[in-house]
Amino acid sequence: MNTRFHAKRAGTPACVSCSECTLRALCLPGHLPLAEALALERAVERGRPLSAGSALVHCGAPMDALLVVRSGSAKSHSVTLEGVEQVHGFVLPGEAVGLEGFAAGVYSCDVTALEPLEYCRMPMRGLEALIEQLPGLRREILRLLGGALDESQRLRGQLSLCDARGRVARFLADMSRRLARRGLSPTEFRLSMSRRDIARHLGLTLETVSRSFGVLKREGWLRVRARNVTLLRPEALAVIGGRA
Amino acid sequence: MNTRFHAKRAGTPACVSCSECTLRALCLPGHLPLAEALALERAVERGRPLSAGSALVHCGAPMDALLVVRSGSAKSHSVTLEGVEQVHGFVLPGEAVGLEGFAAGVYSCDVTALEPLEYCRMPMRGLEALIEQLPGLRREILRLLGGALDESQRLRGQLSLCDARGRVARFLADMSRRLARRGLSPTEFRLSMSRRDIARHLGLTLETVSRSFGVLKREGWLRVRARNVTLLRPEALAVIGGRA
DNA sequence: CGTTCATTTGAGCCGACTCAAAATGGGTGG
DNA sequence: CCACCCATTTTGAGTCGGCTCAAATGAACG
Repeated sequence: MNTRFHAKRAGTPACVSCSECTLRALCLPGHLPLAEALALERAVERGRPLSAGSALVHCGAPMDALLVVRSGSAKSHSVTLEGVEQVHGFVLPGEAVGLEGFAAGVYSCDVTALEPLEYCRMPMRGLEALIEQLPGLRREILRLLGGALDESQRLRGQLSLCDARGRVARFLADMSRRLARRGLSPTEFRLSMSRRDIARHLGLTLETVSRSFGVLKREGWLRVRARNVTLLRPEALAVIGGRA
Repeated sequence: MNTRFHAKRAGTPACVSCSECTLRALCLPGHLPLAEALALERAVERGRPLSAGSALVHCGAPMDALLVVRSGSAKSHSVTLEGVEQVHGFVLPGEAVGLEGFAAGVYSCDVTALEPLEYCRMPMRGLEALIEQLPGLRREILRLLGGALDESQRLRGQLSLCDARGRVARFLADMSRRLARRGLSPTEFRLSMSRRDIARHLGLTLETVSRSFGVLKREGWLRVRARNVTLLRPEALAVIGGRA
């Protein structure tokens, strides 16, 4: 799998403190007062780098740490009783992984690297103690969870209200926005996930996703060549799409 | 609007402590050690009863309290930029309201009573202090949020994987399960929401929902007369449905 | 350079949507 | 208690978008 796109980010040296991390503003410490950020930093471990296709967390495994992706990207997914994969979402650098685990202390989905990936771990034991001591961290964790919930609900609404073309358009607009927050180009990027992953995230078939890319291209919204995308009018992209 | 169904529950006298509340086991205190439950109880206020159609919380209003429905039911919904309503979910007695508000300290959806409704309030100020002091409550709040997130993601998957008949079937199975937890009949109940609300929750049109009820009835899964439903094989209902 | 997997493109079908009309039922006032 | 009225729900007919199955093209990697 091609990693050139995220390589700029991944090139961080092995040992980096949170305060020096390029992701600081996006990660937990970015919203904390300095004293709290330093305390949190002492509880953070560095996970060993993973290759594409390996798992950050397994469904059913005890949630022993809160993970944040440092470089690379991942998909959060699960398998229904009938054996069909559903993709809950994609994780970009600075984003937390497996928050649903708070429900039962056990991860309820798999998270799999889509390309070579690095991450940080905050072991739950230490984290719980810190949550008790640091009001800012407490608020931040709740903010994180509330945000994930809100986003999930909102996305669900969009899925029912949009036709295929609109879903793909919004998906791309969302990626663009999130990449921009990380200082990467919002208009030109490489998707790390397959059409099949996108399809299973958007509730479509991969053929329909592919066709939608084609339609958007023909309509002049973007250029596509395989996984490389160039958005031509990213602002407008977020508001197109069938029924809503 | 007919309230007979929930009236059994609603008949609680005006002043009830958490420890005496029939919902105790379903509500926050049910999962807390006794000492913590008592501390929490002192922070709980009783909201004044609402009539059908009035709002528990308004989208955009500051989240000044955590609300739990005590009797009756509500729908959590929002309106897209295009003016289309999307129904995020339905709230039953013992369930918390507006958890997405933790994201920004502001409610991001409306919650509207579907029938006469009573609720409890835990003002945020006091709650935050308690969260600091009570480890059990801390864990419980995280559990609540994680559970809501997990459920939302799982539901989204089901919506894309199921055909209309399956979505309605799972919706009914879910209601049945939740009613059973409250000690009510899992097989015979009255839906407090309209077909339109159900449709907007499941990403369908109200005509399709109505037709799906018809199909399920004809297939012998249930009896329906208007909003009154009798499930004939509730266990099996959860696993039927088109693509998954 | 060849193999393998991902993606694109095509043809035909089915289910959910739209528009429209009839029927049911809950609530109100005589 | 009954009759009426309104909103909700049901039912019908026709269309269209996304799915399925199938084949061709393109990209990545050894």
